Amino acid sequence: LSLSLSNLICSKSARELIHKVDMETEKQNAIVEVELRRGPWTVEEDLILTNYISKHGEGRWNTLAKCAGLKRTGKSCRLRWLNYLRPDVRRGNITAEEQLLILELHSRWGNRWSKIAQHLPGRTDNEIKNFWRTRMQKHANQQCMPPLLERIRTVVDSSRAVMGVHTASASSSGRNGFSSSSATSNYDDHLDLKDMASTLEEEGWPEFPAHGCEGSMLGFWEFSAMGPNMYA
DNA sequence: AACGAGGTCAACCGCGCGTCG
DNA sequence: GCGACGCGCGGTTGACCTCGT
Repeated sequence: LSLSLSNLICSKSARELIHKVDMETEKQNAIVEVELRRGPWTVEEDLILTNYISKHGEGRWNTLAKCAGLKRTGKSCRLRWLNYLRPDVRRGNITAEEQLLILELHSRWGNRWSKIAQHLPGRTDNEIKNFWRTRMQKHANQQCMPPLLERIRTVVDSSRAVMGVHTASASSSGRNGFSSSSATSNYDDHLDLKDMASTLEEEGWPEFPAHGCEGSMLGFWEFSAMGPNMYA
């Protein structure tokens, strides 16, 4: 079989055929590249996508892109919809409570942005990821973070205890000491972040006088860290 | 006013996983 | 079992914006 195959490939007509197929493939690829749009979305494209999804629903993104007449990949359409056009997307600054929650969840899960985003209604994983990279990672301060995270864990655990959620012995602990039982998951869905934030603020954590950090609550969070592994 | 540095964020890319024929 | 396809995720890029000099 291999002998006859090599004979075929070596023959003149076979080489011509292969060349012809290659040329055709290149031509097709070139057409696709010319037709597919990239980069920022226009208002018209946004309208087309929004209208199409409102009529037909989302999913099957590649088919959707073709049927809607958008010269975009399915991936691009999905991203645009999920991160920007979806009606329940929240825009604007990340609040102090949200920052606190991101900090706490990141200490538990690391860079699991989509998982973290599930706990911040209206926020996308992309937004949280960008927030972390630009506002937190940049100002990483290894001196400040470990004691703060330790305090957050204490506050969370004491709140859990008040609610009758057992964490220490009954459930398995994550790499940062947070439990992962179903009971705590239920609790986590109802974390009172305002209470937690005010508790920490009352304790003077935002100023961090003893650790050399300065600034307001918002400013403080900018001293946050790279991730759980940094101070593990 | 002009310019460069740094920050922000929308969009892209590559990879892995699940599903289906 | 296998390949094609769709989808979701995390990492990265690059255009645009802001601010300081």
